[in-house]
Amino acid sequence: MNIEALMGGPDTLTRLVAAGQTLFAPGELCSHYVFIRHGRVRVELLASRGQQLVLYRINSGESCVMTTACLLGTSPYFAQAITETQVDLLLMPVAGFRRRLAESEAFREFVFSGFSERLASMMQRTAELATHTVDQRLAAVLLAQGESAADGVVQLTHQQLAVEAGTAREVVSRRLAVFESRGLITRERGQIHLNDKSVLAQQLAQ
Amino acid sequence: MNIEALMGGPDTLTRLVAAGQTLFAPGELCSHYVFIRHGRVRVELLASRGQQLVLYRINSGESCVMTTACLLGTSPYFAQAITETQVDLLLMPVAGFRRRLAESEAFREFVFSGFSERLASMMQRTAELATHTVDQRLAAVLLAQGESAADGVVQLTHQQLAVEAGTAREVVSRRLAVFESRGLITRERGQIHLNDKSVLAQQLAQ
DNA sequence: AGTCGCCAGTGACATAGTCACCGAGCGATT
DNA sequence: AATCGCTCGGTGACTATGTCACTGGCGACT
Repeated sequence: MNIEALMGGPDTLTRLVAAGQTLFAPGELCSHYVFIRHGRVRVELLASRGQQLVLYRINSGESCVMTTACLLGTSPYFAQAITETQVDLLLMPVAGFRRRLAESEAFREFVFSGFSERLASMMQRTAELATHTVDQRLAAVLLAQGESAADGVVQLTHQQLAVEAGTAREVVSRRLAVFESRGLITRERGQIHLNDKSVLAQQLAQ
Repeated sequence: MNIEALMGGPDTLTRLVAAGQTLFAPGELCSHYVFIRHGRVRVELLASRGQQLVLYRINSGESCVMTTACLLGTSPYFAQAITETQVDLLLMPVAGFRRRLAESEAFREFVFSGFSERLASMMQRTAELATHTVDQRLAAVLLAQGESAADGVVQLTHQQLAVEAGTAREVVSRRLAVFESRGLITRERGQIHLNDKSVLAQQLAQ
């Protein structure tokens, strides 16, 4: 099933956006359905004092659920989206979006399943933040990042880790110091070596 | 538009459930689409040590989005649903649910808009928990409950307030004591009188 | 009256977040 | 290489919040 084929048409626009750009910001009204053909986008909350919290990410072949929800509910965005890589995206006007929903079974299926997954992941994220300790969340972030990086080296600053784990930079610094004193990791400027992934994984369980 | 008419059919079942019953619990697999004809249901997380956190409520004429998400994604429930009143509900097997999705524009619209609203409210709930202080959340709960009760009397125990505000009972007790010392409320066993709603509302802003 | 369960209050402590500040590392420029 | 400006990370002090253990009050029921 080629989802991209369903997206195309005379009414859709394509855009190429560089990394580090803001796709939408809180308060903006949403006018188009957004589909990411290639690249990665981070959607995060912006709190009053400038704190950030990563809600979720959009990867190649996915659409932005917050956009869909805002489109259907005609409410403004309340988070911001930042491109993490160069992003090749597709914009579809509301009218075209609604028409495709009505006409195409496959398109409906695509939008529905996106909703389901995101809703479930949002609830789980809420649950994690509410019930897991900082150590647990931090360990989870390190392990997740360590997966993608081949040699178990996480290339993130403490600030970036804090945003991922939903805490403050100082707290990350302090907890990482404890992790290192236990031999789980080795700290370096801008990167962290995972020495003992299994013990780090146990950190999650307890 | 009569949504209820769309729900009915030879394959659907109706149930009458008393207040205080568990509709579903974490880990259970979800076999039917659920529509609440009348009554109110609370959906809440259950953390490891027994802490609870209210995710959202389902009112008359709404369906349970977690059920829909679990149905479409075939993942088990990870929260529990409790009836807060007597509930008159309707159960629809997956097959019938999928058939209606394909056939009925109105049914699709209903399911979609439910998804949108819930997704938005879940994200806002996450945002609140992550960025608002306990005082702010507690004041918000008190004001919201004070709206429905005519005379500004909130008929909830500290434990119930804690679950609503996403904190612990002891914390609620202590913060309420402070609220009372400022003259905002008057405490009584099982109920709280709101003396000064405007100042309580300011609590939210700062 | 006795007992049971829920409700609320409290001290002590643990965990986490905030604020203010410092110094090290790094790149660009001169 | 010296300086500047910036990001990154470390730290002390303090506040806010959560947890644990225990207490007494109250009402329902027997």
